[in-house]
Order: sequence, then structure tokens, then C-alpha cells
Amino acid sequence: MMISKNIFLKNKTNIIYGISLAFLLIFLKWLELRFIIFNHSYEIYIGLIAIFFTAFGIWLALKLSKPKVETVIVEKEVYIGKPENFIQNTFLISELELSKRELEVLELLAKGYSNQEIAAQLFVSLSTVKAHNQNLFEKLEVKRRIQAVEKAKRLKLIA
Amino acid sequence: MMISKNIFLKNKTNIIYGISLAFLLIFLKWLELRFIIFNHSYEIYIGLIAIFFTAFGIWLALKLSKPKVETVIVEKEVYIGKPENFIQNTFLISELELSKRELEVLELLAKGYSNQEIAAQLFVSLSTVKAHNQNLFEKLEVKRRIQAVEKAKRLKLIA
DNA sequence: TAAATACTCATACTTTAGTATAAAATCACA
DNA sequence: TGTGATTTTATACTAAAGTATGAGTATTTA
Repeated sequence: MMISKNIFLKNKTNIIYGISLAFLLIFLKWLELRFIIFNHSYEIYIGLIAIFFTAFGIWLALKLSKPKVETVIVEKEVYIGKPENFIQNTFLISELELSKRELEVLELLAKGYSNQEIAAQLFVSLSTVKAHNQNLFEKLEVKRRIQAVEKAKRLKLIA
Repeated sequence: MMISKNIFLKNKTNIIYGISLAFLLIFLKWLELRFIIFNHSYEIYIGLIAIFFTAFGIWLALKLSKPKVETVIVEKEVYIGKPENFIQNTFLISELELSKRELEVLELLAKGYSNQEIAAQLFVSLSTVKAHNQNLFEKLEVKRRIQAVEKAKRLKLIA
């Protein structure tokens, strides 16, 4: 692909150079006719000046022109180390009709606390925690606390 | 950013084209007046040719010069789906002296299976699973299976 | 105000999990 | 061939988890 482009560019260059040259000759001829100048050395002189200043112009342009910046956006995969991008799926939480208290219990379950410990932390009885558990299991359609935690994490209900 | 640059480039081209055209017309008109009415002033004539061809050269150069490509690498954060970049911490596994069987049990624990179910899957007795569990809890320094699973996942012992 | 909902608690029971201890069976390896 | 590590199994027990049922309380909402 690069090669074909180069060839095209070279062809383009040749064409434009040819046209330029033709234009130059026509221009000179036109000048000749226009001003009736028959002095050959003068034509050559003018031609040389034209060529020289054309070259000068080219040099000047290349020297002064700002580089045409072609921004190439390369998507570089940056692997993010920490799963800090936890976004709680509040939609699903309301969809599953999980209450605040149930979510609290769920989070403590995920931390590996026993029912007793959870009851102590929430200042409620063991019975209450068990009740919450049962509701959770039913709503999450699981049978055990581990499954509840696993599913809750998978569904982004808890971190 | 890209759009403004494009506009600038287009403007640049237009400006150069406009100037070139205007300059050419003025030049021709001026030449006509200058040389037909006042007849030959060769220094000026040559100077004008020099200017014209300098401009022509500049135009040619700008037209033909390949864009100098400046590659800008933009690091774009691409969040990779997380379960793909799990790298098991085999070092820690050997460090904790976890046996193959214990790891198997650990993985099944993580999936929320009960001891009975694990025993069935591994074709061993419930006693065996319990024994593995105990060894796991001791090696992982935890008290319950949930804690074991939580810690194992955190330490990248299991996916 | 009545109904719905969430939260709470209790009791009784069954199941599962975890602890402690002991001991075969298997296997790699020196 | 024996030695150590792993794996396996068993028994007996305690602790925790889970089930089922009923009911009181508080808050919100129609």
C-alpha cells in the first residue's frame, strides 16, 4: 500500500512538473510574443532566473512551512490495576427489591462474618439476621450464604 | 482539535491560492502598463519574475511536499474485561503449602457448593472434604469457608 | 385510617459446617 | 525398601447455618 502510494506521488510529481514546465515555456513564449523580445540570451537569462527563484521558493517553502501534523491516535491498551471502578448496580438492587437492611447484612456476609457477629454489629438479634438471610436467599434465588455473596458480587450489588 | 486543524489547513491552501491568483493578475496588469506605456525597465522586470517564480516555487513546494507525519500516541484507557486478567499466584500457593486437592476443594468452595456436593464431585467422602477444609482454614488462617474464599480470591489463589 | 412494607424478635427444628482425633492408603523418592 | 508427605476415611462432638411459623412495631402510602 505504501509503495503504490509512493508511485502515485511520484507520478503526480512528474505530471505537475511537466505541467509546470509547459506553463513556464508557454509563459515565456507568451512574453516573447507579447513584448517582442528576440534576444535569445535574454530568454535564457530570464529562464534561469525563473528556475532559480522557483527553486528558491521551493526551498523557502520547505524551510519555513510548519510540519503538517497528522495526528494518529493509537489506542494503547492500558490495563487498570485496581478494580476501583466499582459501580453499584442500584437498578438491579431496586429490581430485586433488596431493602437497606438486607444490603447491610449482605455486605457483612461478604466479609465473612457469622450470623452472631452480624447481629452484634447491627445491634439486632440472631433471629433478625437469620430472617434477613432468608429473605436475601429467596430474593437472590440461592440456597447458601456463599452463593449469595458470590452472586451479589457478580451482579455488582456489593463491592 | 482535529476539526480546527483541518480548517486551518484548508484556509492555508485557500489563502495561498488566492494570493497567488491575485498576485498573478496584478502582476500581469502591472507588466502591461509598465512595459507598454513606459517601456522596458529590466531590473524591475527581472525582480518581478524573481518574485513570481519564488511564489510559484513556494506554491509548488506546498502542493507537492509530502505531509510530515507527526505521530501522536494518545494513551486511551481501555478497560479490559476483568476475568481475563487473572494470574494465579502460584508462588503464594506453594508458599502456603496448599496441595492440589486442597486447591480443588477451595475452588469448589468458592462456587458455593456444600461439603456434600464437593464430596460428590470429587468422588470422596464427606469426611475427606471436611479434612481438606480444616487444612485450608488453618493454612489460610481463617475460621470459616467464606473467609477462606474471600481471602483466596484476594490473594489471587483462585479466580 | 387502613393497608402495605420493612424491620424486628422468638421458638423449635433440621441440616450443614467445623473441631478433634485417629488411622489407613497412596505415592514420590532417596 | 523405608520414609515423609499427601490423600483418604471414620467417629463423635459442638457450633453455626438454614427452615418454618408466628407475631409485634414502625413508617409510609393510598
